[in-house]
Amino acid sequence: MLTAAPKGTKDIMPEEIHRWHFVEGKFRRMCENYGYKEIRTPDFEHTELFLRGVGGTTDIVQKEMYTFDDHGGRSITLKPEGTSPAVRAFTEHKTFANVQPTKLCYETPCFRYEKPQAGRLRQFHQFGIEVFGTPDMLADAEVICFAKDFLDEMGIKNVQLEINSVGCPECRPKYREALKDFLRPHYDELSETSKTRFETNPMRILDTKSEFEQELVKDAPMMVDYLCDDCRAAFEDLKANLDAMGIEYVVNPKIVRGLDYYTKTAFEFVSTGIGAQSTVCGGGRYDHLVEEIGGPEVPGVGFGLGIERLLLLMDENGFQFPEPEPVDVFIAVMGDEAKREGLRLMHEMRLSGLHAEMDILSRKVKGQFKYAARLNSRFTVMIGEDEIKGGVVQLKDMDAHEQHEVPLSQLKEKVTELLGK
RNA sequence: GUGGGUGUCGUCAAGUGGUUAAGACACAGGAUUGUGAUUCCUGCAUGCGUGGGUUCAAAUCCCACCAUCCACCCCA
Repeated sequence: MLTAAPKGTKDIMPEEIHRWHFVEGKFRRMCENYGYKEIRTPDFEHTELFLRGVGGTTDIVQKEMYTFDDHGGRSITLKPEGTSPAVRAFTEHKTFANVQPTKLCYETPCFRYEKPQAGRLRQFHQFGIEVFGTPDMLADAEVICFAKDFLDEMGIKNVQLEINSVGCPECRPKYREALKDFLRPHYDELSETSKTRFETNPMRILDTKSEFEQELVKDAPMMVDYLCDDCRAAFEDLKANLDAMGIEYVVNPKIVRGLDYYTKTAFEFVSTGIGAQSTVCGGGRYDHLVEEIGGPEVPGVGFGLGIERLLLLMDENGFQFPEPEPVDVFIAVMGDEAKREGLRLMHEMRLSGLHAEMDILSRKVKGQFKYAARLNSRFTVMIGEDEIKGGVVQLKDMDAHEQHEVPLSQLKEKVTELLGK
């Protein structure tokens, strides 16, 4: 137990960290190009934020949050998602008073108490972006476009963009009633969870996995048919924007999203390649979330993208990550005097920007060369009594298997030159 | 929360109640005190997820727990 990370958590070990650095670097660069500024919010918030933001009827709030009282008696929750904290910070710092829109991006851990399986962890990580301050579907299109470009850039082929409109406080209640009217005659045939949802959140019944209910729901009224004029126009607008950018999508009227704050636009990038956890990126518009948590009327739209699922998909697509940087020069030593000379040299070379290594396990010469090869070192230099006396060393090119004779005093310069640094 | 699979060295893996738990890879050392391969030799689990139990005898059977994987649910 002491030697196992908690259930549903993972160490990211040195062997795989370059994969993370790679996607993080790409994401950051893309944020710069698209004008998104990074925001870092705490990893925990007042529980109330998520109750209000995510919504009290959602699974996330009802059974998945890591919630505890701190020593000051405050109810604290480890963030289960990235949008609510971003909205809180946006409001707290009165960012709405600045020139709009406000375009934010972040990378954050998220915590949800769930049973782990493929592509699902208790601590996982998300990239996210948010655009505040405009109701225009241009923003929605930009956000979706960002996600698509990023997934493209990561070499992911087998994903599909699905979009829907979930309406607004104007039209959604009417639709809910229509849906309940439709379901009511079949109420007794519904599963237990669906019965509960009938009252709390009937739209969630639409994405049921039960075959019987799927069949039943086939003829149910769809939100898209009940949209108010404003929402309908917005949805058409969005589709026109996506068409104009040549972004392919399918309208999936059953996308509901498990977070209550969404209005109008809802979208997901789904994949067939990573088991049952098929959504790699999900997002949408939230026109009343800022108000909901006590800010002014400011609309927003954004997405969250699961980094672990992204990595899974990249593997699935055979993505070739760039190799980690090799060691520039390895210093093999023999004898106590040479050891110290090696130590001094290694330090000097490191200070001038080279990646230098030496053996610190007292290996024999053969072992040192083997280790140098293992480290993928470009060059290896051998230093013993003779070299120190003569002031000349053999610098071995490990790939070409050739040796260069170099004055010891010129070693750093010679290595730098040969590496073209 | 529900259901199913799996748990033997760092990794892969044999073993299905009976002497000191195969083998491979990896790792370390050596084969005339200075160079990455190959070859050869040597070393490397008093212990088989943990704890109980059955038995003369258990990695092998039973029970519980834990971990892990997969699916449901839900989502990233």
